[in-house]
Amino acid sequence: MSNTTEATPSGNDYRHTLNLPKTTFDMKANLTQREPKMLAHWNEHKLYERLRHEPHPKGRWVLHDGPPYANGDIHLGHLINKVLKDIVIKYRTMQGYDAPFVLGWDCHGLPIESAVQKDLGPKMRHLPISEVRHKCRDYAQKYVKLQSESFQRLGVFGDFEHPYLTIDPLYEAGILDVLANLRQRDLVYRQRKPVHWCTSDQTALAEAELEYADRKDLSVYVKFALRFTADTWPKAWGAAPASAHLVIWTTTPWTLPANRAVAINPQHNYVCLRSSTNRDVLVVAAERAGHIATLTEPAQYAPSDPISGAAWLEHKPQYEHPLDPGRIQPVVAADYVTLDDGTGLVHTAPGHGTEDWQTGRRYGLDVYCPVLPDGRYDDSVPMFLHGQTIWQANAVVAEHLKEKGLLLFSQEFNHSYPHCWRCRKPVIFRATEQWFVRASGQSSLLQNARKFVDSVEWIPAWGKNRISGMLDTRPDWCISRQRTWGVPIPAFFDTEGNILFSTKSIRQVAEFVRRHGADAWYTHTPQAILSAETWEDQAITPDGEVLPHHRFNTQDLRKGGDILDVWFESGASHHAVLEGTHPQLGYPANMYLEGSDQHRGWFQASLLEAAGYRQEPPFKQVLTHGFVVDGQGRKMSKSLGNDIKVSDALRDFGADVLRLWVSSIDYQHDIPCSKDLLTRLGESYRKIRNTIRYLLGNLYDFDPAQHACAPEPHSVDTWMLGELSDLYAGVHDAYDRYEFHRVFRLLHDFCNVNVSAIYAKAIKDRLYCELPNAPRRRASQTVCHAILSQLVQLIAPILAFTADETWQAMRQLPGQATTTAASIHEQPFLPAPPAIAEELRAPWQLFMPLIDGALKQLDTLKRSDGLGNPLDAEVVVVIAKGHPLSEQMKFYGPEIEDVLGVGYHRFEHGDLWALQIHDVRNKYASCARSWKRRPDVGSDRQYPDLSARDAAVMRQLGAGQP
RNA sequence: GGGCGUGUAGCUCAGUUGGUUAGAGCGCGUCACUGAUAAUGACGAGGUCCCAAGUUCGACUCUUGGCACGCCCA
Repeated sequence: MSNTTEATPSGNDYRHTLNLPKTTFDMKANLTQREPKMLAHWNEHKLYERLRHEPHPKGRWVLHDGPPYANGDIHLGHLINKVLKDIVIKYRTMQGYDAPFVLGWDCHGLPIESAVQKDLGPKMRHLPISEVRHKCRDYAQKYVKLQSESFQRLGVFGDFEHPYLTIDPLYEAGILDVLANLRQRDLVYRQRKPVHWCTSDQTALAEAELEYADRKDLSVYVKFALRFTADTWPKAWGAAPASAHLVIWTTTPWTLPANRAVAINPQHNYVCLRSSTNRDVLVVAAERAGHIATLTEPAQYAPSDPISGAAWLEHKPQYEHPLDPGRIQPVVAADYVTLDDGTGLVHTAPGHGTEDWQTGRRYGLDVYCPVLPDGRYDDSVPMFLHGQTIWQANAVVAEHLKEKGLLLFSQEFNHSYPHCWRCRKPVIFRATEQWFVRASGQSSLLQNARKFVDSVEWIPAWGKNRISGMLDTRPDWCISRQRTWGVPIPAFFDTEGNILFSTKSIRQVAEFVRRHGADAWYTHTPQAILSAETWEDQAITPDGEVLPHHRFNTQDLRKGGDILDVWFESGASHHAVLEGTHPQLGYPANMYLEGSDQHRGWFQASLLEAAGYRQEPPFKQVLTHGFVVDGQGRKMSKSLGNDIKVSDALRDFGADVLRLWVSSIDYQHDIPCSKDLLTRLGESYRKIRNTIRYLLGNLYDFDPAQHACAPEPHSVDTWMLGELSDLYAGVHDAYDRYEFHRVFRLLHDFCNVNVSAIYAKAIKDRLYCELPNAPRRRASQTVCHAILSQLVQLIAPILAFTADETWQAMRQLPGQATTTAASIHEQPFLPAPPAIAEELRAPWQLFMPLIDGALKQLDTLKRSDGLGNPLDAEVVVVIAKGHPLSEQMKFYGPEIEDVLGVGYHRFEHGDLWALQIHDVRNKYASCARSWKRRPDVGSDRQYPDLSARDAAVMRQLGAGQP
């Protein structure tokens, strides 16, 4: 008895005779700790630099980074954008391209200036501009550093040592180069335009500096005397009356002195209202007639037949200015005139409103703005308003109109009104001189831009539609700002108001800025900047005329105070960076990749600026992504309280899980994010990680050079290679189309289904129980190695850290440390795995559905018979009579047995293919080593508790055979 | 209000030129294994394909009109 025990060790004692997996690759990812170590490893080996110096058989491929604004921590939007870019960069790199990535930051502009202003408080007024600019620079640089660190933490590869900054003198000069080129082609001009203006701080304000608050204003219905003859009086309105008035409605009576037109909508109908009690006739929109009647006395007015605005305009109606008797002004068309409120006739003051100004431009109206910076009228207004502030004027104007009988109705009116965010006082619209780029209508620049749009590949394709629509309707581009923190518009003014702003002078300033930086504009005299006593050049007169030859005395010149729109700055990067600060990148870029809001922003600015002087667009492909929304599809915002902080997400999940999240979602639309979603992505990550771990664990004694062997053609290994070949093709195709969510899905499902649920399960027996050197085992290891080698590369652009961790672990395997590469990211993609012949794939296409059915039978047995372990069952393979595969079934039988994970298989013949599962706990004994129940258990005298295979293995192990 | 998009299981996504009973993975539930073990496997339950009309023998798919959400603009 004791002999028997020794000779036939029972139970777990055979455990030590098995080839169980071994690996140091932890199941637990611990990304928060592990990733920073990997970053240190990359830095130590100067990975980014190494990548630049390695051979690039496919040439250069440049993704040009759009500059985020250097303000605040990064948010999920930044994260998505940079990770998507990084996936592209890493993929292109592994494909064999030189794909350098130079990060950029937008460092000028209002938000920074405002933040500094807030910080400095009232004392800012007393600081010289250069001092304020210095603080702005510090502020920007602080956030460049902060954001740069965050991007690095995400695993982004790039030249973090040499980013491009819009405050780099070289960049600033590049901006002015572009401006000079546009000026050369006569695409820049100066004109008056209304801007938001704070009369208290006496400064222009940008949209971002406004706060909306309720305000009570006097709203007035004013009568403008219509000038007409019998010929110009529309017939639809009946006989021409003695007198008639247009009725307009406004909540800013103080703008009435600046009235230059009345706008109507050609689409709407207009009527005249005849009074029953006097001869007064009022003209209003038909739909507003009822409303107007209620303001006066209900029964007093009766409407005429309507006439369309378009038809009325054919009569060229005119009226007399209500505050400037004798001044005759036109009625004009404007499609923004609605019938929601008012009278359907809109008081138009081009000096005091954007739409009014646009209408004014169309009709050549005077941009008249009689309001001084402090909010008082100048002396061009009627005497009774001289020196009044506009806020006082509301009541005064109304009173005046009432006296003249031109005030139909007035009342207090509550509405939302913009206020200055700093002093909380209400703001006004006030026309000031502005610089523009001709980018609308028939301008050569716009026509060229339209051609560019056609020659660029827009991903997704509707981006083309979107930007085309925007170009079609865009106005000229106002590029000037009355602010401090930016690149100056290098215009000089002489004492007569003549302007020096020529290609030559701009280029001169560009050179000056290239040497000294834009800050020096504020600390040097025009004489020093132009480096000349006199300057002969083109001049723009105060009336906008051009004098071809004018002699400026530089001592008498004054520098203009305007700076450039920051969009103009970033829009110049194709020149300022690609051929300026980083000429190794070259023009044009292969790709721009930004959020879809940049159709209005950076894409358009870049396109327009390039279109002004080039024949080739700045990019070949434009890829856009959507915006982060929460689990319910609502936008993320702090105020809604549904925002997720990048730092929190990094701490809780690690960069690779966040990168996996970015890859998993179809970024063309909204990009949902929630803790819940990230948790689930963390689980997907673990699945991929564990699949890798299983593969690694089973390769601990496998040296490809010594042990690799081709799998049997009928084996599940061959099936697996077929799947791997499909995966390779599918994943590469998805990467090429930038469809990363398809990459994710393919890889994820491959790990989950093909490897984990099917292949890994099927090969356990041969890996664990066969002799270490058994061909059947080595073949599966060969396939495991092939899977792992491909998987680690295919996943590398996404799971940047984990792929490298895997690769480092692979190098610890026998015979694997053959490369000097520091990282998986340096390894070009392996060639595609060989395709598997169709005749070897076809049988598995027959078996797999049968296997599915057999698994259901196993489950049924489990429930009805209490069958626990599939190894306690056998499969009966029913071979269809006369089927060509019948001959080969002796090869497929053991494979089907293992794919099902059952203990034994045998064959029967029948009419149709089938797999039948039987509980064999009472039929065969269980092998104490492999746990398979088989008829041959006990057939070996030396090992009566083992199956024949295991007994043979034991004997050879005992004989010292590997 | 306008432009560009989107809407299919709890989630992320497939769904060919319109054609059987709309799919996958995850998650969830139940069970099994305990030699991938804080792992793994199996089975199962989940759908008014945003809504309403229309075209058609037949609509997730085409048309029109709504609704909701996102970006941009007014």
